[in-house]
This record gives sequence, C-alpha cells and structure tokens, in this order.
Amino acid sequence: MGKRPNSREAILDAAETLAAEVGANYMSLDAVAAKAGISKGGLLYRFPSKVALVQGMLVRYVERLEAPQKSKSKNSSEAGRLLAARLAARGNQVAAKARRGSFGMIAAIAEQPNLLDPVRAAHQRIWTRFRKNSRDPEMALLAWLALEGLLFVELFGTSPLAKKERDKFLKRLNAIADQSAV
Amino acid sequence: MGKRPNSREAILDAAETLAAEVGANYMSLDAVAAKAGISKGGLLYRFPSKVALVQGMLVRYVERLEAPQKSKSKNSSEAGRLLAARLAARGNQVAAKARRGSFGMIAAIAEQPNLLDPVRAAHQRIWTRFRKNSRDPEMALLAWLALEGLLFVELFGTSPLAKKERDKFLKRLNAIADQSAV
DNA sequence: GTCTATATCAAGATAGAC
DNA sequence: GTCTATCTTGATATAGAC
Repeated sequence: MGKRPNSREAILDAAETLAAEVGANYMSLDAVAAKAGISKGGLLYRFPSKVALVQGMLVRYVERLEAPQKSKSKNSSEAGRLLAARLAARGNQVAAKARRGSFGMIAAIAEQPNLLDPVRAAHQRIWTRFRKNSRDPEMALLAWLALEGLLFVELFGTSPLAKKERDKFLKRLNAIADQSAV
Repeated sequence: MGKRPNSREAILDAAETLAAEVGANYMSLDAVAAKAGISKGGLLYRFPSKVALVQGMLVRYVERLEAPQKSKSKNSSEAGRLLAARLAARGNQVAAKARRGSFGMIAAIAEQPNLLDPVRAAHQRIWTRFRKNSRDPEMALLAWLALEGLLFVELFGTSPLAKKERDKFLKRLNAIADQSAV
C-alpha cells in the first residue's frame, strides 16, 4: 500500500482540476498529460483509455469515501464518524479545491453514466451501515441527505451558505447524527 | 407565452435524454438533431451553437424551477410551496424520466462550468424567499438541503430509498417546512 | 516508463440551396 | 425554417523509438 513514486496521483489530480475548471468535456488526454507534466504517451501507459482514466478517478473517490476515519474528534458514534468520512471524502472545506475531488463523478456521468455503478454500490454500503447504527433511521436519513445536499450544491456552486453558517450547520448535523445513534 | 409549434421543445427533450443516456460528452449536435427528428442545420438555426443549446436547457430548467406552483395540495405555507416547486422542477417521481430534466445541469457543468451562473442566481433567489418565510431558518435549511440531497442522489442514481420510503420522507420534509413556516 | 510521431475519426460550425 | 454539403479542428488511440 506504499505510495509508488509514479505519476498516477499527479494524473488524477490534473484530471480533476481540469474537469472542475474547464469542464469535463474538455478534460482531454492532451490537457491532462500537459497539466500532469508528462506526455500523452505516458498518460496512456497508466490509463489505456479515457474511460480507464475516469474509472481511476472514481476508484480514488470511492477509496477516500470508504477509508477508515481516524475519528479525530468528539464524534464517538459510528453514525457521526460516517458523516465525517463522507465529509472528508469531498474535502472538509468550502474552498474551491475541496470540491475538486467530486469532479470525477461529473466526468464519469458526462462520459458514460453507468461508470457510476461502483459509486452507487459504495453509497449503498455506507448508507446501510449508517442506518444500522441509527436508533431513529428517519432522522438519520434527514441528516445524511442534508449533508449530501450541502456537498452537491457546493459541487455545483449553488450553495446559499457562508462559511460561518456552514460550520454551524455541520455541527447541527453531527449533533443529529449522535442523537440518533444507537 | 403560447407554445409555438416549433421544434424547440423537441430539441431540448432530445438533448436531455441523450445527456442522461449516453453522457453529456456524447450529446453531439448530430445526435441531438437525429433524436429530435430534424437535421443539424435545423438545430443550428434554433440554437446557433452548442453553448447556446446548453443554455437553452438551463433556461428551461430555471423556468420550471421558478414557475408559480398551483399549490394543488394541503401545503398552505410559502415554504411548503417552495419545496414543492423545487421537487416539481426535477420531476416528482423516482422514475428515470423524472431525473432527465436535471441533465441540463450536467451538460452545462461538463461543457463550461460557468454556464451555471444563471442557475446559481435562481437558487439564491429561491433560497432567500424560503428563508424569509421560515420562523426557524436552521430547521428550514435542513429540510431544504435534505431535498437537494435527495434530488441529487437520484440524479446520480445513488439514492438509498425505495419508493415507499421516499414518499414517507417527502411527507416528513413538508411537515418540517410547514412547522418552521412563519 | 515515457517519449514523438501519426492514423483515424467525429465534433462544431459555415454556406448556400430549397 | 429546414435541408445537404463541406471546412477545419481537435479528439482518442496506436506504433515504435528511447
């Protein structure tokens, strides 16, 4: 699991950035290679096709989504940790860079919607765990979907919240998750 | 405001369907024209460019978003009606066809993310109205973002909810909106 | 593992006939 | 208002050298 000193991460970073900035349509192999600092040939060695590249973006997204959280905070409940993990996977800041990780999903749905199947499966797994650890499933669902909503409106840049409101709102979500935890 | 017997609606329908089915990347002018039953020349008469077509998709999306709701149901509160309008804009069914209307946003963000600016503005307008009509803004925000979350996970096809659960959940959202209404 | 070609094809857009 | 060419560009992908 040690990080290999290859260009894989640089490529995925470049692809995400391009998808976010110029649009997934123009996340061309030329542009990705240039931004990653390698040639198109080098890129196509790692990812033999455009679809493979997009799948690579999704794999990393799902890995981060399901990576065990260090539960660095007061959240002791499983539900709270799952919410935190979900948040971390998208980046836990409002900053533009934080949204970047989700642009793999945009690239995928733009390239070929059924590429999202593995993501769907991951979401189902996480949601099942989340629900199992909730005493009040409907309230848990409310918190979960509200977090999804927040992350999505931020992804699309239509969030109505300023930073302070956002922080306060996230605290409230965590409180709900903890209250409804088993 | 009478519907003109032109091909505009057919074109937009075709574009949305293609974006949803094969991916926004392959929503080519050729394909859209073919699906709409006209030629590429005819298409480019209505929408002089690809960007114009995507903008057309967004205009229709926003129009539906802000169209006055007939408040056909028990929802008397403004907040409840706004939630209902938001729901209606995306289609109020779980069915595949219902998601279609939102693929204009996918096409836009894939083509050129800043094309979403008018949508951002509309969202701000609606959210401002929604908040103004709420006694408990934070609870209203929770309901609003939960609805956003639901619509987005359905757009991406990652919803954890079956139809029955979904209906029940929407009722709960409406109840929250009404409770927190002025 | 990364590079420089180059082949192939489809995209967006234009011009002008009907 | 819609059609059929046609132009031009930029995309993915391959082949083979380094």
